[in-house]
Parts: sequence; C-alpha cells; structure tokens
Amino acid sequence: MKLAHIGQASRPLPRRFYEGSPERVAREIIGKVLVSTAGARILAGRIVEAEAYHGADDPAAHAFAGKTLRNAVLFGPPGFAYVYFIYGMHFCLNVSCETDGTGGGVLFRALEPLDDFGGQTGGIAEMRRLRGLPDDAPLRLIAAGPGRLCQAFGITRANTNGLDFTDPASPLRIVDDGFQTKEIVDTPRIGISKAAERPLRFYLAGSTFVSGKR
DNA sequence: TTATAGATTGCCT
DNA sequence: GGCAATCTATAAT
Repeated sequence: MKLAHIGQASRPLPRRFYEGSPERVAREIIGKVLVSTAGARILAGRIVEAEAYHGADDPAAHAFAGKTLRNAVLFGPPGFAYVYFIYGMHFCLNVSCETDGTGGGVLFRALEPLDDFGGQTGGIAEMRRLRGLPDDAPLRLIAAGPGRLCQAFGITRANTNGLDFTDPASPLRIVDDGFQTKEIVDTPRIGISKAAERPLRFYLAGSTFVSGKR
C-alpha cells in the first residue's frame, strides 16, 4: 500500500517520545496505534497494555545483566524495535527507551485489533490468518498477549529487531490517531519471578482486549 | 559440556 | 488447574 494513502495519522511518534523512563513511555503509549505496512494488507491495533523494563536496577529486565548481542537494541538510541524469542516458540516486541547508552524498554502486551486504517480494510481477516484462527474467532484472541500480538503482525526477530519506529519509511510505526484515553490502570508485571511487586504494567481501564484470564 | 529457567500459549484433565 | 511444546541464554559442572 502507498503510504500517501494512509494520511495524516500515519506520522510516527517522534524520537523524543521514547526518551526517558520506560515507566513514562509505557503509560503514555497506551491508546496509541501500532501500524504495519510490511505485508499485503495494512495491519493496525490500538495498544491497550504495556509493561516497563528498566536496566541496572531491574532484575526482571533483559538489560539487567548488561549489553549483549541479543539485547543490544535496548542500549541503543530510543525508538527502536527490540524483538526476542522466548519459550522456544514465541516472539515478544519492545521499543527501546532512555538515551543512547542506557538500557531500558517497553514490552507491548496487548492490542485491540483495528480493521481499517487510512482507508484500507481487511486487516482483521489478515491478522486471524497469521494467527491460524478461524474466521469467526473472538477478536480478543487475536492480540491479547505479547506472543499473540507478534504472531498477528507477522513479527519475528529476523524481520523486525532493530527497526526504527520513528522512521517514516519504516514498515512498523506507532501513531497517535487522536484517541483519548480515559483511565489507565497500573498493576504488577505478569509472568516474571524477579521484582514482581513493582507496579510497572499499564492497561486501558475497561478494555476487553487486555491479556490474562478473565 | 550439560542443566535449567524463561517478559508464553494452548491443549488436557 | 496442570503441563507440554521447543529454542536460547546463562548458570553449573
């Protein structure tokens, strides 16, 4: 699809949005829209859940042990995609935060699938196909969870790690479509065993697309 | 070199 | 609720 057809809302959030603490970025990214133009259809989803991961002071974070080949993106400039492979079968998507040289990032945990973006429709059918779900599968099964979200967008470490979210030419971007978030809830992070008490998980109050049991 | 835990998901009982 | 799937990073031998 031609980017020009997507319109004003396609302008990616600027670099400065990602500078500073992952905690602030995780909270403020709720309500923004993740957009992929990598495939045949434009895929879009509203970010309804995210978690913050710091560096040296956060034992649960990949950046905690210092910079390695795997987590190098977290220590680079803010606004870049960090994708890792976990449990032998799932990918998880993060965006780097903090200034160049400091480790930290935000994990995308759940999206509300959006069928049309910039006048293009059919995104939800494509996301269901990528997830291997039947045509009548509930919407919330598409991207409620970090692994599901990546599968729905066709995201792998090979095709996404290191992408610049702020580059207008990037196939993956985060945009503000004017959506007003009413209330954002913070809770402890999910699925970790270290520093599990810190309230660094944020989600859109009332959203049925948040991960976890219901 | 071998063992184990992991920012998860889906299927089984 | 329990647990297998299946690869990687890191700890232990």
